[in-house]
Amino acid sequence: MTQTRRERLREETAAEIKQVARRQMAEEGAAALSLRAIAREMGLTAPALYRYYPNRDALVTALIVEAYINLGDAMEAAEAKAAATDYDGRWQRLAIAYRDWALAHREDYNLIYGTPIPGYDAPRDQTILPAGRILILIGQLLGDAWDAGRLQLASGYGRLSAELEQAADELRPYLPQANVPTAAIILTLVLLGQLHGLVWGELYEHFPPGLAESGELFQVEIGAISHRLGLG
Amino acid sequence: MTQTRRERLREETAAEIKQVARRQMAEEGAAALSLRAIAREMGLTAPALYRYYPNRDALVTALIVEAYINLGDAMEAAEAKAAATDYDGRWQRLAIAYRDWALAHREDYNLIYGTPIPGYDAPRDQTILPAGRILILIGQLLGDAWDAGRLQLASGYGRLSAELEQAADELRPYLPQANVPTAAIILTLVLLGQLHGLVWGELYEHFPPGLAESGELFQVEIGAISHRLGLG
DNA sequence: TGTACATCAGTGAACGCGCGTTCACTGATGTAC
DNA sequence: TGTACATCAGTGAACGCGCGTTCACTGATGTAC
Repeated sequence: MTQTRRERLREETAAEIKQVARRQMAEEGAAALSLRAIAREMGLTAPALYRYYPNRDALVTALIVEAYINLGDAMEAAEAKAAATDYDGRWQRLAIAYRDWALAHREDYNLIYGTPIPGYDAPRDQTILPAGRILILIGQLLGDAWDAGRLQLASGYGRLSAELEQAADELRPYLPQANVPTAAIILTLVLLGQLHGLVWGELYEHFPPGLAESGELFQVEIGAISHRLGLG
Repeated sequence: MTQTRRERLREETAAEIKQVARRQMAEEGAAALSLRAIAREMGLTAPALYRYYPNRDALVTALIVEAYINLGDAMEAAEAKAAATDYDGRWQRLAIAYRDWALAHREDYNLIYGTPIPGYDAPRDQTILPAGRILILIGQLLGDAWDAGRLQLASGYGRLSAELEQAADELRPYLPQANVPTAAIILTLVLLGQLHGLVWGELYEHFPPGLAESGELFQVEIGAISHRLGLG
């Protein structure tokens, strides 16, 4: 269990590589991530990095996984500050933590939720769990609210085709709660899409400058969502 | 007005460059766009392209502007198939045209609504008009519905801070209608964000595979939106 | 209608750049007896 | 406690690649008289 000195140094270097990569992404964008540039900044030669990551894609994957974990941690920590039965409070905290994290870690956000890096294929087996956790946080909240009779589903959600019902049903084994209605599974995805849409508009300036920065637009909309779901 | 033969050929070549660029974007991603590769595919040498575009960024800008115009055209044409007073029909057609266009032109969609290409700065003076047209299409519809007394704004939208009211008010001169309530301006942005969020989830596989492809999820949600806005 | 000249699309060579990855190696750190 | 050996982080040179952009040029197309 006790690490040798070598093991410790090794882990520190691997972490430093990720940290420098993150810094460079912030400057040049995720797509411009370059092993040589990272090595240069660290005072190493490029081949030295191959001791830590077998190739560039492996480093990108490590960064993606870590970003999802950090986002999930931030959301979970924020949600925990609300009482378990305060569904409106949990939703708002989750949503705000999502936005705050995106603004504070723009390039990490790009990396996980932006356009995929050209020539890089995310290995789903490594990313699906940390990525799914974000959905599960939202889904869990909706499930809890449903159990407590505090979730109103929009009318259209009651008339899903058999095909869509079945496709959504297949996700059930991956959910912490099995008793949630299918419509709530669909709603989970829609809510993630709405959170992303709001952050996207602000982050990439598809909303006119000066409108979204204060956070009030986001706040108003997640309040409206909470209200129409009956969480409040 | 009559074009000389030379002028005609010139325009055709300029258009062919854009077309080949689009094809290559579809294969390699927008960030990988390369003048040399385009020239190669056209059977030209790379410097020849400089007769048509002063540099790579100018070509990218031309592609972006054209993409916005095409999306706007597609949405406008779809909307026109509904009666002017059928606000629900206009909204649904706008939304569906948006999704259809995104699916049919994935890399164009990436280009305008995805993560910005590293090292490329969109010249706002050239992109703002065609980009704004998408917002104006949605805004116009909301304005028309409002005038007809067929738009319900969510409760939270009635209590905007003076700062947000003012920021939204400043957009008014750019809108075709001046009489729309400020909350409807905010709502326009939110709706664009929701459309993007839904398409994003499907296109970049942030929704589990098999769920969104049929379009039913999208359809259900835009129906729900229409319903709660009172357009139906 | 024919000739002299201007325009301009496209060429080919070159510049300087950065990239990911491999390979045989050095030299310091750690381990076994 | 000291010596022999194994491990392994990091080096430096090299590979082959593609990129955007410049420059002086050729040769075909168009224009003026």
